[in-house]
Amino acid sequence: MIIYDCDYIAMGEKTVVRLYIREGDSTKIIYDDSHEPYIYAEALDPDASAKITDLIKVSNEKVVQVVRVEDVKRVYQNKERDFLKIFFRYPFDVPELRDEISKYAKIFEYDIPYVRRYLLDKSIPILTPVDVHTEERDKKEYFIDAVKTTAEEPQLRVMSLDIETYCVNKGMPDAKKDPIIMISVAIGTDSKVFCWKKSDNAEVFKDEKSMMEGFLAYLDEFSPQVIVTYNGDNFDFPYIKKRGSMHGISHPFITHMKIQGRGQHNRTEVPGMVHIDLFPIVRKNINLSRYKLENVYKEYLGKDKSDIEGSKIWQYWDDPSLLDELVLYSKEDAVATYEIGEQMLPLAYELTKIVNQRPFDVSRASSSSLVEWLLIRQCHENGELIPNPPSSEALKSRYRQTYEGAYVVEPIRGIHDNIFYFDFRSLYPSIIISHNIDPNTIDCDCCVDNISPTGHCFCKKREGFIPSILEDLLKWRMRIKEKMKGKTGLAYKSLYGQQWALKILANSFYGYLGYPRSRWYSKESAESITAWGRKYINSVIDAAKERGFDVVYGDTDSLFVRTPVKDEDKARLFLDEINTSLPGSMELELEGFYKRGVFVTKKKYALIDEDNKIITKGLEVVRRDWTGIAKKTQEAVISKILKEGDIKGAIDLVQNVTRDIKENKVPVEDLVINTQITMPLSQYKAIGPHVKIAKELKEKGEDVRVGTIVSYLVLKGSGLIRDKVIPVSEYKGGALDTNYYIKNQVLPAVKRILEPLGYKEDDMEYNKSKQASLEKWF
DNA sequence: CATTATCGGGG
DNA sequence: GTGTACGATAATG
Repeated sequence: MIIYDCDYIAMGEKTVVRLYIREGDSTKIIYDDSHEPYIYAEALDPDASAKITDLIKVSNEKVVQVVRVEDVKRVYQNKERDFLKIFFRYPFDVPELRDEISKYAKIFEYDIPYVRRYLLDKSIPILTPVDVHTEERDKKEYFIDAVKTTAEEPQLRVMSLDIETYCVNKGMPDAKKDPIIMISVAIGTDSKVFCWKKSDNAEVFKDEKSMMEGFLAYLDEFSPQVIVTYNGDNFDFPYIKKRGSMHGISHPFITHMKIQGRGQHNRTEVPGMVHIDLFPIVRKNINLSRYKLENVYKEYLGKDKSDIEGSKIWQYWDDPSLLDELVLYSKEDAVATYEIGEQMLPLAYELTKIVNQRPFDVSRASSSSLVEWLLIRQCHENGELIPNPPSSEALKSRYRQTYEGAYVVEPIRGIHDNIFYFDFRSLYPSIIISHNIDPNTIDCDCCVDNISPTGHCFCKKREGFIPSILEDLLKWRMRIKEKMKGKTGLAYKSLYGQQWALKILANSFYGYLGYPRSRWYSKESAESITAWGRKYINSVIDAAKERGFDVVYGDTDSLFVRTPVKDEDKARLFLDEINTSLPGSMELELEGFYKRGVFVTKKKYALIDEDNKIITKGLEVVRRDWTGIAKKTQEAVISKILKEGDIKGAIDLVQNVTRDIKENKVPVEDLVINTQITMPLSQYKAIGPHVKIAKELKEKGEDVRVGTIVSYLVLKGSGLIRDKVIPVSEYKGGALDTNYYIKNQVLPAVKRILEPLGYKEDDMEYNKSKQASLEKWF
C-alpha cells in the first residue's frame, strides 16, 4: 500500500489524522489519534510552567486550554537547554493561546501546520510503498504501528479535468450566472466529455445539474487518487464548487472542497484526492514566453491542439453546427492536461518523497519552502529545535539589507552568431560544500584559512548543517544518475524525476540563505557564496578567452561564447580542460548551441536555436493590457533580429508601424486597450482610464462589476489619459491619439530591445529623425 | 517622486 | 490552516 495524502479532523476530544491509502485497486482511510498538538517554550519566569498550565481562554463560546506541560531537554543553537513542551487538544488551540504563553516564555515551533508536524514526528513516508499495521475500533481502522517500507510500487490513478463555461459578457465567466457547459476528463488515452446539448461525441445530459451529477458519479466510480488540472486552483475547482452548491448538489467533491487563499492565487483541494495544478509547476520549471495550455502543449510537448478563443465559446455552444468543434476542443484540453501531467508528475512525486510532505503542498511550494522543509526534517531528526521564522520587524530589516549578487558580465551588445551556452549549474552548491558555508560555521574563532572574498571566515573543523545536507543531496543525485544508465520506460522516468528534483533542491540552497523569510537566513553566507562564485566564473571566463573564445555574456553560472563557425569539438575540448581544473563536484556543462542571439543588457537577451525555436530572457512582456499593435510589433522586432540578423530591418519595421499609426492605417482593433476592473468602483483611490470608463458605463445602466474587462481607445486631446478615453462600444470614428499609441504603446515595447543597441526613440519614429535634423538646418 | 493598480493562467 | 505570492511596469496623486 501507499500513503498518498493526509489531513486531520477534530473527533470528540481528540485530534485525529486521516491517512489516505491506496491498497491494490482500492482507496481507504486509516485513522490515527495518537498524536497531540504541541509547541515548545523556554521559560522566562520561574513559575512559567504552572502559569501556562493554568491558562484558560473562552473563544467563540468554547473553552480553550493547555492540556499539560512537560519539562524536556532540546538542543538549540548548539547547546542543550531546558524547554517546556506544551500540549493542546486541537491544532487551532495553538494560535488562540500562543500570545498568552509568550508572556511567560519564549515560544518555539508554534507555526508548524499540524499535518506537517505529524508527518515529521511519526516519520510517515508519503508515496513510498509501505505496510501499515492497524486495528479496528468502532468500525474504523486505526493506525497502531510504525510503517515498514516494501518493494511493491503501486501506481496512483490519475485523471485530468477541464471545464468549459458559457459567458457572453466581456471578461471572465461569473459562476453566479454563467453555467458550466462541458466537463472533460482524460485518463491515459481515454477521454470523455460530459455536456448538456446534443452531440454524438459526448455524454449528453438534460441540464447543467444532471451533467454535474453524471460527472460526479463517474468520478466516484473511477475514484482517482490524483486529479490534474491546468489552473484548476483558480478556475475549474472553485467554479465547480460554486455551481454545484447553487444546484444544491450534495457530494463530497462539492461540499468538502476547500478553497484557500483569497481572490487570485487560490489553492483548492478535496479531501482524499490530490489535486495537482500543473500551471504553477510548469511555470516554475520550464522557461516559456507564455504559459497558456496551448503554448505549453506545443512548445514543451511539440503537439498542436485546436484553439477556440475564450470570448467565443458561447457562440460554439449556441450554434448546433459548431457544437462538435467545441466538444473536440474541450476533449483536447483534457488530453493535453493529462499529457503535461505525465511529464510533470514524476518530478512532483519525487520532490514529495524527498521532503516527505503532502504532494498537494509540495507541488505548490516555492523552492525556498522545499529547502526549508528539508532542513526542518533534518533538524528535527537531529533532536534540535527548529529556528523560528523572522518576526515582522526582522523581516522588514532583512528586506532592506541588500548585498552584492552574482557576477554578471556586461554583454557585448548586439547580434552574435554561433553561440555556445555553458552552464555552471552546481557552482553554488559546490561552493557551499567546499567552503562549508552555514549560518553556524561563520566567523568561528578556530580557523583562519577559509576566508571568503567578503572577509567572512567559515569554520573548517565542524561540518555545517547546511553543507552536510547539501552534500548528501548531491551524492544521492550522482547515484541516481548512475542507476539511470541503461534504464527505459517507467523506471527511467522515475529516476529522471528523482535527479531533477534533487537538482532543483540543491540549486535552491543559495537562494534560501538569502531569502528574507528563511528560518536559516544568513545574508553573510549568501554574499560569501556570490563572492566566491564571482571568483570562479571569472576564472572560467579568462580560460575561455585564453582559448580564443569571444565571451559574449556571462551571468552567475552561465556563459555565452561566440565562435566564427559552429565548432563543437573545440567547445567540448574546452569543457574537458576546464572540468579537469575545477575542484570537486563543480562542473561546467555544455547546455546548448544557438545559431544566433541578441544581447541587450544584463539579464536581457534572446536566442534562436537550430530548430528556429526562440527563447527570450527579460525581454518579452505579453500582457492583456497592451494593445495588439504593441504586442505584434515587439514580436516582429525579435523575430526580424533573430531570424534575419537585421537590426536595421527591425528599425525600419518600427518606423513603418509608427507611420501607419500616424496615417490611421492601423486597424482600430489593434489599438484597443483591455483592462480589468478588480474591485468595487467606489474603492478606487487612483482613477485610471479604465475606472473612469467603468464609472460612466455604470451611470448609463450597463452591467459593470468586479471582473469586467473594460475595452477602450485613447482619443486626441490633452491632459490626463483618463480624460481622453472612450469605450470601444461608443467609438464612431474620430481622431485617435496617435502620439499616445506611439509613445506609450509601441515604442516602450520595442525600446527595451532597440535602445540598448544604440538606437534612440527618434530613430524608431517615422519622420522624427528627419524633422529634427531639418529644424537644426534652418 | 511616491502611491496605487494591473498583469499572469483559466472561459 | 499552528504558514497567505511576486516582480515588473504604467498611470495617477
